[in-house]
Amino acid sequence: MIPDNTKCSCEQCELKTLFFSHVTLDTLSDICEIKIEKNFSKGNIIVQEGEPIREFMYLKDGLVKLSKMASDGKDQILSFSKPFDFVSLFSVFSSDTYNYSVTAIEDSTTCILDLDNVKRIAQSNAMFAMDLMSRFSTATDFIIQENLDIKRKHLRGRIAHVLLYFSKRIYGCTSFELPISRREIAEYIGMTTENVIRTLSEFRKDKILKIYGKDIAIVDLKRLQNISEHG
Amino acid sequence: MIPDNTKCSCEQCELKTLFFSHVTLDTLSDICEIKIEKNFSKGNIIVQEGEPIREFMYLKDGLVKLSKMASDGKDQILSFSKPFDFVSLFSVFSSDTYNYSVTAIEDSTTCILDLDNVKRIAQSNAMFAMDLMSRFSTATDFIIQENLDIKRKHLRGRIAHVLLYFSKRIYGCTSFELPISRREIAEYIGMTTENVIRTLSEFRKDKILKIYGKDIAIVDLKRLQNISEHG
DNA sequence: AAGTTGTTATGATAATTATCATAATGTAAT
DNA sequence: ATTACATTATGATAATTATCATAACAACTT
Repeated sequence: MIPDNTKCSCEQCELKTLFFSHVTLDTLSDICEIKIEKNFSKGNIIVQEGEPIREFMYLKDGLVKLSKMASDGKDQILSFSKPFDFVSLFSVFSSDTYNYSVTAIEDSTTCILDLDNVKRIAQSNAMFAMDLMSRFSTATDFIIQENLDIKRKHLRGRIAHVLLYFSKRIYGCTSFELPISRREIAEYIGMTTENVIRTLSEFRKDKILKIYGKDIAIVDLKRLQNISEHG
Repeated sequence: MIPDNTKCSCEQCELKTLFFSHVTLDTLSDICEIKIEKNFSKGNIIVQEGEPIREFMYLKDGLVKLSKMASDGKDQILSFSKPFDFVSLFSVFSSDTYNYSVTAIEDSTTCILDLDNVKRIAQSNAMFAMDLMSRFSTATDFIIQENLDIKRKHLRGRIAHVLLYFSKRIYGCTSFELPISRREIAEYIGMTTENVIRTLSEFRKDKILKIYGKDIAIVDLKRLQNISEHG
């Protein structure tokens, strides 16, 4: 972890309009005065499940995974979040401890606000509260939808789905460096690590992908989409 | 469907304190004046996915399922909701159409408010908005958690899980009438109808359950809990 | 009463996926 | 450089789950 109280200018913050469009400039500067930016290197834990929630946190840069440890000690990955998605999203308004862990899977920067402060603003500024609710609803809806989608697919379809997710939603490119290990893919889509590796190898042999370690290039996009949908 | 503009007294409504504890009595009577109660018999559709959201609806009595049709035409069940959970919960603040269908699986009563009205109140009354957010967050968190839990289990564990869910969370009793068919159980936990039936038969042969059609009695609770957790 | 339809039920078989074993490669620490 | 450890990789086998076939039964229609 690289805690770092870097100064950043809220005037130029691209997240401002998204989160605080219904907050006055005065209120905004109140919030920003006490904000803290923290950097996390790839692999470091940002929040740990079970910890008390004291902060209101969002992701400014990077990529994170949300996960939870099952009673058998195995991790399950819920979803991935990129900037403009919240980090301390879920539990904040319904629990006083984090239900999930958040881990940086790329070097990430979070902006941390005082939770009581944010709650106070939400309580007095209903438009802001509605904005939060709307973003919250969109994010959780996506997770639920994604889980349903993965659930109905076989191994090949699941792997195709994940690759298309990173390609389209995260990187916007058919070539990318996979930010997670094969084991983490398995933890996300509910299959064994061996079968993730095997299926990726199959896709390579079928000339759907080119693979060099974590570097992936989707060669036959149509076929991959077809496998994701019907394979 | 049995639409029915029954008069009900909001003064006595047990949901009032839950939903509207931060709303003035004047506002409350404004809301209640234009409320509509509707009854739905078991099996009837309350809202259909894709339809525009015009109403703010909550479940006053009964039991419903939330489902979505996959691209292959098969239904998937997201979750079940009982009173005190919202019905038109999810999509309301993030979408203008329903993402999921809601169907009565027991005779149910919904109370319907004008959506714009509710939104207006939420925008001007931040405590109310926060209440909504908190309930929303709790409900979605439960769905996500439940899906994770089911995902990591085998068939027997999943069936045990569902039976314990209905026993503990819905009926509060080890004997109950299953409100859904074997096929619907399959749609909820992601397995085939045949295997649901087979697994229930196994539990009967193992003297864990007594089964007469949809009437279920859990005979060996400890064993069922053990199967749910480790089986 | 006969027919249609959907649910529950069970068995045989095929397909899918997990487990176990082994090894090559890569990465970090000493 | 060497050890230690995790990741990637592949094959053989076992376990799990789905598919297909068939049938009993109930609910409902005609």
